[in-house]
Amino acid sequence: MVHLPTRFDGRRKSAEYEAVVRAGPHLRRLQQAHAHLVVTGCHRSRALITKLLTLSCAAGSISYTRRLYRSLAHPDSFLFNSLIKASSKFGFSIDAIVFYRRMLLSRVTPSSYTFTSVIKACADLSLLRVGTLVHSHVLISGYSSDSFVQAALVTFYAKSCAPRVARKVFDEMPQRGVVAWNSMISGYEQNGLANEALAVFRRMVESRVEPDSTTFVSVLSACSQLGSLELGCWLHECIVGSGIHVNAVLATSLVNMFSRCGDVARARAVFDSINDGNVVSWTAMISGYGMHGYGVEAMEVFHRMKDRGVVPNSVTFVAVLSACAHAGLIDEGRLVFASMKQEYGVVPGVEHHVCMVDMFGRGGFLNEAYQFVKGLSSEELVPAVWTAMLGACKMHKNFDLGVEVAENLISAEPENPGHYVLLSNMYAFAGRMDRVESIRNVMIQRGLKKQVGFSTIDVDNISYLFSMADKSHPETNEIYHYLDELMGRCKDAGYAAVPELAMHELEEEEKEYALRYHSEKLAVAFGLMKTDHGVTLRIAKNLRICEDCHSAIKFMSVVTNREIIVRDKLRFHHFREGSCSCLDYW
DNA sequence: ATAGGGTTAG
Repeated sequence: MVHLPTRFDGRRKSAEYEAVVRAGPHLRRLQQAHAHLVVTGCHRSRALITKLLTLSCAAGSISYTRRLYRSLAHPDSFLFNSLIKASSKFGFSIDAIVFYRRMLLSRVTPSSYTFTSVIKACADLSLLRVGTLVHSHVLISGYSSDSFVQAALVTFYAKSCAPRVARKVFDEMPQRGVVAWNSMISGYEQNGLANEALAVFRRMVESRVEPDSTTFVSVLSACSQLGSLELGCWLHECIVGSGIHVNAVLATSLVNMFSRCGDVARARAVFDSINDGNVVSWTAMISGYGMHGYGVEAMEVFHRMKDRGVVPNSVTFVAVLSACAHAGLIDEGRLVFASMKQEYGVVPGVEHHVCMVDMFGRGGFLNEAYQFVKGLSSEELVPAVWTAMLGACKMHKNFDLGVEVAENLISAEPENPGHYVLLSNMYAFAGRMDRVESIRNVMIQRGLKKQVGFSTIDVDNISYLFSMADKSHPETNEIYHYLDELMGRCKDAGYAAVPELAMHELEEEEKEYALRYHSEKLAVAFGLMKTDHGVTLRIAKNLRICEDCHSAIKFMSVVTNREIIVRDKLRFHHFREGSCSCLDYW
């Protein structure tokens, strides 16, 4: 047989290529392969350099990638696309944008592939201005009707907190595949626009586009935001009925949805059906138990997770410590915090510190909470830690320390209305109504407003929203009348209004009225009126439940013999027979 | 010769 030189040459190059591929995404092995290419004289091969570039990016070494790039005289469009794609894919978003700029400066024409990658980089960095500029390049280059570029733009605008622009791009798409719908749904969901996300989902179904597991992951998140169990159960049925394979990601979304909608037993049932659970699924279950105050169950799952060889990470420890805090498991929490550092090498962050302060505070160890705070370095003493400390002071009615902490917090974050409200509450406790008044004036001067609280409840698949002293509901008179009558029965049973939040609302004349008609009370009254005896009420509130409402609902659960579940900003309260699952620490 | 796209969980 005759071996022609060209053929021989081709085979030799292929062997070099194989050597680079074999090195894989490992920096040292890639450098060895590179050195070998230099020795054999193949280092000028574009194909090999391109492969080396993407692999070094995958190996996490952007500096080596840059060196390879600089070694090239005239990079072509292939090389730029590979560079931009790889750097954006592996998290080097800024480099992706820098390479894109170099591409333009080198007068190399970008393609739709270039745009999808560079737009993703802008999305990951939420760079609205840069991304908008790239969008203009898209329009000039004539790629504005490319469906991949459009879907990338939808995601980009959504991640840059511009969901309305995202919607505009979405609406202008001539045809929308499942990914485009998913981009829009997740875009709304991530901006906290749960109802909008669900509306797009319904339109997607009407348009006869089959939702896939990604669709449901986003829709379930939207449902979790709303806290609507009825909606969640319907979605669960949709998933089962559609025959979609419930992978670990989707199952974890279901666990999260059921937990956040108040049905932790169903969350557990889904969790038990997961075969290929990873650290995220386990963490979701732990956090689900934690927010319901089931600390023992959370610890049990945590230990089983470790027995199965799943390694907990930083997020897992936040879930575990928070579960300990909400269940009063101080000793367990201490051990977990120590093992987190020693056994797992997880460096405690702000969230872990907040959990610890919270845990000591709730558990009645105010002094220990303060010692913990004082043991932190100055860089670790961020406002969130002080806020937790302030919450502990409030709980234990420690006026002096609380005022000191609150004043520091206000000087650190003068625009956060929550700090003023807490300080005001401290003064109200101490009977210093003059100080309460002056804080109120400062808030008015600085144009600060308390967040508006609202509560939702579902009755017969319809979600009803109540805000404080709300009168928009058509049956307002009946609801208020029922609530007054109910509060009368509670008083007979021993309820006394908790004067805590004398300053809960800024409008003086509405104080007492406001307290009597807080949104959660209205929602409970409405639910009691509209549902049969034996039906558990589920209410979701956007802020923390107030002390007076907490006390009132405990009495309501007795006098009406009902189970009432309230989700507030941080956790669940299960009211039954006059007591609450939070044991009055929240 | 070289790569190949947009969406998803705690």
